[in-house]
Amino acid sequence: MGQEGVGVDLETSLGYLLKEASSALRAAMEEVLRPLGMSVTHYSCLELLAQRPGLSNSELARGAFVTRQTMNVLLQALERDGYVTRPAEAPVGKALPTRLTPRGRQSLEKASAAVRSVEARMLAGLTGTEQSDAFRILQRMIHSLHGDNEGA
Amino acid sequence: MGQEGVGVDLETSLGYLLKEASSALRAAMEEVLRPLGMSVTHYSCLELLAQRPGLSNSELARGAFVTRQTMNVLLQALERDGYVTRPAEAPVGKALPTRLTPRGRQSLEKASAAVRSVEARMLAGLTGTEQSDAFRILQRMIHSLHGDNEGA
DNA sequence: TGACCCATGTCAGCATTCTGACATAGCTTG
DNA sequence: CAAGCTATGTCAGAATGCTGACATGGGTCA
Repeated sequence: MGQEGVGVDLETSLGYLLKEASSALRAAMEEVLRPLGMSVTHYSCLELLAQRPGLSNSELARGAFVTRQTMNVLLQALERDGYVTRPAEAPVGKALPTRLTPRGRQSLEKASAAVRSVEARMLAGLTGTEQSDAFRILQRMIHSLHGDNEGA
Repeated sequence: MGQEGVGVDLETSLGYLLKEASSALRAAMEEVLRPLGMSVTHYSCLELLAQRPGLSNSELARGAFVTRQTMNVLLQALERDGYVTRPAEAPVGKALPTRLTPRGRQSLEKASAAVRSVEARMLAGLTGTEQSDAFRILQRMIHSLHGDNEGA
C-alpha cells in the first residue's frame, strides 16, 4: 500500500517499540491460549494464584495490571466455573483469600506450558547477557515511570 | 497486606516485566493526556497522521495496534469533531487517505509535548548505550514473536 | 476475459475493562 | 475512646475494543 520510505520518526521511539513488543507478546499469548478457552487476564490470574496462594482480589488486580473491579468480575466467573474458591467470610478485614481448586490447577498446567513456549520463542536469539540487560533496563524504566526518581 | 517474601517466580519473567513496563508507560501517558481530553489511541492516531500524512484507516489501525474496526470508530469521531479529513470517495481502490486539519495539528502539539516528557522521564537514568541495547533487544523480541525465525 | 484471492471500509453485536460510588473493616492519632 | 484515613469488596453504568459478517475494489492467473 502506501508505505514507501516516508520519513518516519516513530521507528526511533523506545516508547513506541515497547508498545509494539507488548502488543506482539499479548497477541502471541492470546493465540496459544484461545484453543484452551482462556484469555490472557484469565491465565494471569491463575498463574498468580499458583505462585502466591491466598492472594486477595485487590492484590490479584495489581498483579495482573487491571482494576480491582475488573478482577472481581473475572474472579466471580472463575469461582462459578469451579477454578478457584473464596471463603464466604473474610478471616480478617475484608480481604477474601483466593485459592486454586484442583480443576483450576489442572487447567493452568496446559496454559502455563503454552505461555512458556511463547516466552521461549520471544527470547530465542537473545544471549544470556542480553536477557540480563533487558531485565535491568526494563526494571529501571518502570522505576522511573513510577516517579521514584525524586530529588536527584 | 499479605505480601511477605513468598517465593515468586513471576519476578524473573521477562514477559511479565515487559507487560509491567508497558502498563506503566500507558498509565503515565493516560495521566498526562487526560487533562487534554485525549486518550492514548486518540493521540497515537494523530501522531501517526502527522508523521505519515495520507494513511488509510487500516494502516492507522496497524500502526496503533488496534483492529481496523476500532480505528474506524475513532476516525469517524475525529472527523466529526474536525481533527481530520477524509475524501468522500477513494482516489484509488477503497482506501481513504486521511489528513490532519489545522485544528488536529494544533491539538496534537500539546499532546505530543506531554508524551515526549513522559518518554524522557522513562529514559532518565539510562545511558545512551543502554537505550541502544534496549532498542535492539526489543526489535529482536518482536521479530521472534512474529515467527520470522524459521528454518534454523 | 473470468474466476479467484486479498485488502479495505463499514455495520452490528458482544466482550472486556474502566470510572464512579457506596458500605465496611482495621489501623492510626488525638 | 472517637474521629479520620486507607484499603477492600461490590454494584451499576459507560466507554472502549474485538469478533463476525458483508460488499466492493484491484491484482493475479489460468
